[in-house]
Amino acid sequence: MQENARFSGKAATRRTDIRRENERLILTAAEKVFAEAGYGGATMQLIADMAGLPKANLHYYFATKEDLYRRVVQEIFEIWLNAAASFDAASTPAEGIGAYIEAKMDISRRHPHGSKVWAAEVMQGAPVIQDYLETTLRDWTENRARVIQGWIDAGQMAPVNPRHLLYMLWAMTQHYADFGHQIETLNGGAPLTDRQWQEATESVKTIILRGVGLG
Amino acid sequence: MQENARFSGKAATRRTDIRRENERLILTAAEKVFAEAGYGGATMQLIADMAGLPKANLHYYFATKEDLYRRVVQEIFEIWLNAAASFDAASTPAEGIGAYIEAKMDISRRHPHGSKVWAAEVMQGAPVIQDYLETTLRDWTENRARVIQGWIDAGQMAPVNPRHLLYMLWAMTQHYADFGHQIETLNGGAPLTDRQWQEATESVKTIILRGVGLG
DNA sequence: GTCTATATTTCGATAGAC
DNA sequence: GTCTATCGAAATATAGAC
Repeated sequence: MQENARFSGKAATRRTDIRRENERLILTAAEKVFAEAGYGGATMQLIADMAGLPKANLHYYFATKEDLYRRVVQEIFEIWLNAAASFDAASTPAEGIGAYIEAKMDISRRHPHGSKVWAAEVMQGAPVIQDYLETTLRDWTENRARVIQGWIDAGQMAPVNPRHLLYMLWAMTQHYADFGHQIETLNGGAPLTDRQWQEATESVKTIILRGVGLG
Repeated sequence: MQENARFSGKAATRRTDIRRENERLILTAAEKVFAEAGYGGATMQLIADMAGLPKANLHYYFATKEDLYRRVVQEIFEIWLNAAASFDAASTPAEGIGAYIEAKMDISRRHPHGSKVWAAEVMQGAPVIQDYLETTLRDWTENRARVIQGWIDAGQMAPVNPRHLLYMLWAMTQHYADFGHQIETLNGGAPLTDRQWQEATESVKTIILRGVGLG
């Protein structure tokens, strides 16, 4: 039976599906627990309970707590990298920066846990993903800084330091995820509504675009 | 001898000094360890080693790990509240917002550990300082939002949502502390120099002030 | 006030039956 | 692939001599 399964496309697919589904279940739970408790405060037991699986199963799919954590951090990083498309596809600085703000704000709303895990990882000195900072993120940043500098040189926007502009964009958009609890408290204890998220996005866009001479 | 010390002003002072000095030693070490490892990742042993004291002494001065942590969070919060003076003392919006940015950027540089501890606390849902958010911070925010709205109503600056402007100011200034490691990595692995901190502050001021119609 | 030794709990990880 | 039982390490906190 097991031998047959090895050569059965259907069984192999089912086995693969189980693995993928359980990994997804665990990763989703882990993202939430790591965000809410930090790496040190998170326990495999908590993650297992939230995923609805015995703790031992987590170790079956992810050898160690750190392996599981690394996967969670990688996922949010890739999501952010993909948001660069909004930036690159633009023909004008107003369009590019505006679309990037919208994309990043949308990610903050849809993936607040991942954003927090990344923030905590960086705040602690990026012990696990330092290599990403030095390779992928560094390249990404230099390329976009060059694009912005090109816009400035062409007289399409005010002369600002491209790197600091990028830092400001990251800071503001991710703030709505990372400090979402504080914002919610200051909002009377209620999460931002659709309307309020739109207003937040518009506020950031308005101030930044006018701030770089595109208002 | 001990009985005499109780009634000796000099001995009482010395005893108080020892307490204050040791508490300061422990709080400084704790701020750093909590920032670099998170609450869950921090250990009393690590803090004790960094403070140069036996672990048991920490429990003599601070009953529990959480008590020690709470004190660390309170300190950065008070430092930020004091930065409001820059805001309130101003007679024009450009002066007030500009001075507030400078004050907050200066705090980010001088107290990066405290800023990170606060950020981690808020990201985890403010389990320890939720009451501060609901009382002191809420009052603080409403008062400053009213001041900003007053400037807008008087036609002294562009009409922007005062709350989102405050969030943006917090996000950008604290980003230089909380994501300092990322910025350092993107800076070629070197911490920002005096000159670069000044450039960062000017970038934030320039974009924000122009962004609210004060450029 | 200081410090060593230790009690108690809890965690990450694994063994082994099913 | 799943799950119970458990090991060994490490954590908070305290007891008690000095």
